[in-house]
Amino acid sequence: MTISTKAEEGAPLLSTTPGFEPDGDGGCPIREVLDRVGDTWSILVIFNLQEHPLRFNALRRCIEGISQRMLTVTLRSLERDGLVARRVKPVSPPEVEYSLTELGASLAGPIDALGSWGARHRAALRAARAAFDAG
Amino acid sequence: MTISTKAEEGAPLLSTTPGFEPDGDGGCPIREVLDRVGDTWSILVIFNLQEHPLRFNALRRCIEGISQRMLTVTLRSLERDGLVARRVKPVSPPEVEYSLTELGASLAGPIDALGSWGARHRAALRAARAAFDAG
DNA sequence: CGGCATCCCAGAAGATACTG
DNA sequence: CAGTATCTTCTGGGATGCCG
Repeated sequence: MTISTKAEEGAPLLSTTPGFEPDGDGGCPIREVLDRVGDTWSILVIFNLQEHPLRFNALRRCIEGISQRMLTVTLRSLERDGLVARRVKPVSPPEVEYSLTELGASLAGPIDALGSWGARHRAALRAARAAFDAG
Repeated sequence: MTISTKAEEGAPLLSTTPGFEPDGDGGCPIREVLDRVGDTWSILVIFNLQEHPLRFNALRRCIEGISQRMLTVTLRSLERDGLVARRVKPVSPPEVEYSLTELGASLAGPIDALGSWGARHRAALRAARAAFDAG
């Protein structure tokens, strides 16, 4: 696939849920969310942008294990959905700053809920897993 | 990979985040959550179990597009992490009922937050995408 | 009915090299 | 610095068949 910025004719680019409901809107809203941020990296990117905007490589350093390519792809996808804004400062060498849009910031709430749930139940999760693997 | 129920020696089974931080616990809790339910189907399964327990095929019918295999794999993973409980009624033909554990039910809150965010901003998401693709 | 095992493939993601 | 292009690798997941 040629990565086109303009994603001709509804190219998925990043899509988790199989292509059901072409664009009908009866489906459960969870699907809608997961289709947009349900991939491997999107949530982590949004999470790391909520404090303050970050430049490309700074963001990259925050998200351990993400490749340059995947960060680019993920950012494009988030930009496309209006969750992240991209701002280029016309200097040399170029500076590109990524920030959450208002829409993106509003998603940070639910994401934090997930995060704090994880923090609260981290021990329980590990215990459950250990018990299951032992038993 | 041979799918072993007992997952010898920490086999990922379903893992999104690459294998950093073997089991240190300094990482951000988001990673912890995503490692467990960050895959394609887990969230949808939990979401569909929150009303009431469901049997295998009933659950399958709720989640459009999921294959039998993936439902099995996903349920095992959730069971392993103590989010879903599996109850077999010893009748013939066998009845297997899946329900959320207390831990799983506690995760339904954050998931719902995501869902209602999706419901609220569905239009905005589509508008943003359309604008980006047009522009 | 509720699985597990096998085969197989598309698409996700890594590595590397090159540009404005 | 912030990408893009290309090539390759890896693995999620579909299809199918068999079993208790």
